[in-house]
Amino acid sequence: MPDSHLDLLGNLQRTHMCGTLRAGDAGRSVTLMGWVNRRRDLGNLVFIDLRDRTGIVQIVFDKESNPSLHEKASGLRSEYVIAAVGTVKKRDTPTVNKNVATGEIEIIAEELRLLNDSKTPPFSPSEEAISNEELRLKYRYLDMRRPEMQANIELRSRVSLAIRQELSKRGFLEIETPFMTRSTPEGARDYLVPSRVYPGSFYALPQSPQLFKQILMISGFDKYFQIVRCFRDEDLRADRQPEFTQIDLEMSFPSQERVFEVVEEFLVAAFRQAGIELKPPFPRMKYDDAMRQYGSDKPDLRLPPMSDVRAAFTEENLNALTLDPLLPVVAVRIPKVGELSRKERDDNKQLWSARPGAKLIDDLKRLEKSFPEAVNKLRSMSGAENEDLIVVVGGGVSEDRSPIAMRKAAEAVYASAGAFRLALAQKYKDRHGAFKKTQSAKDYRFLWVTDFPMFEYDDKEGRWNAAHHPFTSPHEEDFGKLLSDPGAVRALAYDIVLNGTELGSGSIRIHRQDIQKQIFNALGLSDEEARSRFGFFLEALEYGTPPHGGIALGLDRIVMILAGADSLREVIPFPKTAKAVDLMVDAPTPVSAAQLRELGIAVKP
RNA sequence: GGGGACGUAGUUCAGUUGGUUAGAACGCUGCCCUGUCACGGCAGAGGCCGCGGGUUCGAGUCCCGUCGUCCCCGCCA
Repeated sequence: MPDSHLDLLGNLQRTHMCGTLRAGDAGRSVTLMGWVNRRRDLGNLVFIDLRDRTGIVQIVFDKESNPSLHEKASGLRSEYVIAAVGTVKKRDTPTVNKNVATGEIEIIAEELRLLNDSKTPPFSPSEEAISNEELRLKYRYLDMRRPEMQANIELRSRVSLAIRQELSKRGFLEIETPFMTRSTPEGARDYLVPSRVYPGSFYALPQSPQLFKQILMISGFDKYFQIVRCFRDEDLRADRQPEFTQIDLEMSFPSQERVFEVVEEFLVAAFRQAGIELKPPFPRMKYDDAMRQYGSDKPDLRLPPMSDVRAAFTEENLNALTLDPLLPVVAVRIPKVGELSRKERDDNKQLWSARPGAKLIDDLKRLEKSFPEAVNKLRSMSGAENEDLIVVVGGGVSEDRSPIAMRKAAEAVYASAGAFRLALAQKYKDRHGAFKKTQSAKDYRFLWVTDFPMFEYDDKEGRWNAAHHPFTSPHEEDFGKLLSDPGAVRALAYDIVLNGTELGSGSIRIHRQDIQKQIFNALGLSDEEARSRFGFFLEALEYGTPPHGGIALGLDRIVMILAGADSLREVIPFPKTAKAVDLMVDAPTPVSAAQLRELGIAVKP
């Protein structure tokens, strides 16, 4: 027998949503359904705040006018699910609540059905803040009843719809690609799925649909997109989950600029969902300039760039500072920091972490004592204001002055200075104010970073690796350097960056089999190895592959930024913890020996 | 793989130099209350101090280990 204290829904139909009722609805008869957010029991008068996805509305139960209904309402508790039939009444002026959207009205109850009760929840969805994430994730269904989470998930839905509409309008087809596919040994670690039919063989979950979307271009689908889950078995961060969603797209016959245009168009549509009107085109910056000016391939444009101030120093100055005159001397400028005590200046040095070769010199205030002339020149070169903190970074003298070593050392100077710039910027964010969250479009500093290097040298392995991925096309004029000078080959690869966060990454791909072969050779892959890893793809390239290119953007990160959240977990309904555990369903779990045996996987003794 | 922070009531937290019976607020239960909206008042229940070991006459507090959550580095073509 079912519980007798619960009422049946019967043929009762919901007529309105709680949060949508206004003074204009006064006199209307409504049927509402939702959760008891709060009960305020004044004895002979009971107020119930009823909550659904749209908000909260107050329902009044008066003992005098309906004793049995009032009695029933007194028995309601937090998170009970009810249906209430009643009449919307405009509140008397003194009882209006300006803090609630529906505060000008209330519902005079005529019927109440208790559809379900609830255990006392471990935390209340009506609470303002809940800090224990472990609990939130375990009881995710309660957490997601909170208005903040409801808003985030709704925003996510609207953003992805807007992007779909925009891309669809531009002639893109959304085409699905497999989740059970082939392991590719390059890149991130794969999540593997064992094959029962072929013991010892595994499918891999895709890190991205890269090769499939290229195959779709070969198939003539011309403009493809997919809002698609990707999987990477690497350690997590606040902005990294093992499964995440990408806005993945690919086009045939595009220029790099055409790809940028498409992305800018759908980002405008996406940001409009959060009330932000972006103004493309976004600025573009070459990778080399990004590294020199920001010491990063994802520059945060909200603060001024670094400047090379080597010319401010004489040869003697550099000797006195034991700096290599062939290496850059970089001034890092953080605006509006103001006067600092000696202790604060020392503390700042704690934030410095040098890559080999880079050397923190000091801040300007201190340099001034020993090198007054250099500092004078430097000030005018870097455009410094009085309140700005300026710190100077250079390259130490080392024995190995080969071109490769010098290039590495220069990179180290820029990269260390760039990291220091961000650390200082974070520390003094309350002073310069550039990192404040706001709703204005001008605070979203987008940037296209272009002309990435094609290859990166791996010291440990002693060989060249693809900086982006091995299907990225080099600049046509750099084709000749593929084998002679791989380090100088520029790729038609690009990133889109927002306020120092990488939102997406793409490239114009290789469509010619001969070039693809050369790239594999440059990467030290023999024809045989290339065949065994990517044979199906190399074969496909031989059947009339059009020039093509595309990009993939992280949807989770975009929504996180639009929601003003600090973690992807705030915008993913069912996220995983830092150790890749789902606390709600308790995954992963061991499986039975029988299951393992069936899959041909050895059982641990 | 490495570094850091945290773990005490359902929840958020306090807990002094190691010393009687481990506290507060919110929540919960009961009673009172007709205009509340974080309702209010009175009363009450509620604790493996994450877990294991050690030091000590005595451990929430000190030490070692372990587990969990979060942040960062490595890693993420």
